[in-house]
Amino acid sequence: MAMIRRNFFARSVHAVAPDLIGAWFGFDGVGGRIVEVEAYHHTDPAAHSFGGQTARNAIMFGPPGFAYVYRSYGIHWCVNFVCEPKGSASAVLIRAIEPMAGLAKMSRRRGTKDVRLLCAGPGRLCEALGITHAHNGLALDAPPFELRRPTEPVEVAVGPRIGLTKAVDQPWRYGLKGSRFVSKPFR
DNA sequence: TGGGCGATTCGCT
DNA sequence: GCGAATCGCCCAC
Repeated sequence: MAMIRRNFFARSVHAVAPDLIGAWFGFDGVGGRIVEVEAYHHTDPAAHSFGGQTARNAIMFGPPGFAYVYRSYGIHWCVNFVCEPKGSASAVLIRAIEPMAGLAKMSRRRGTKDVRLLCAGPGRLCEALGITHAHNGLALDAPPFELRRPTEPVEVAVGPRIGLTKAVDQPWRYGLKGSRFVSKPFR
C-alpha cells in the first residue's frame, strides 16, 4: 500500500473525500480501513470554518495534510483531515473505519466487544483510536498517523451528511458501498 | 461575563 | 424513537 503524502490533501475536498474511502488509517498501533467520511468546505454553512477563523478552527485555515480535532457535544472528539490550498479552510471528517488492527485495545477503550460498533461514528472512532485534542494540528504523513492508499479500487456510495441543521441536503457524505461498518446505512 | 448551542452517543421506552 | 449527559466555543450583552 502506498503511503499517502501531504500533497494528496492539496486538492478539492470533494476529490479527496471519496479517495479516502478504502484507505488505511493507522494510529499509534491500531486502525483499519476508512469506510465513511464527510466533506466540509469553507463556503458551506455547516462547516466550522464558515464564520471565519477562530481559536478553535485555526488548524482548518492552515496548510493541507494536518489533523483538525474538535470537541463535540462536550463529550466526544472528532477528527478531520485538512484539505485544499492553505486558507481554503476545508476538511474531511472521518466518520467510520472498519476495525482491523489492535481490536483488543480498541475494545478496551470503547468498553464493547461488538466490532461493528467500535469505530462506527466520529466520536466512537476517536475513542477507539485514542485520538484527542492533544493531536490537533499534527501532520498526517508522520507518526502516530499512518495513512495508505487503497490496495484495490473501491465502490463509493454517496448521500446526505448526518446530524446537521444547516445545508442538510448536500450529498457530501461518502462511504464504502456495502460496508457493515458505517455509522448509518447508505440508501 | 453569561447563556445558548452543537459535524454525538447511549440507555431506556 | 426520545431525551440526558456535558463542556468548550462563540457572540451578544
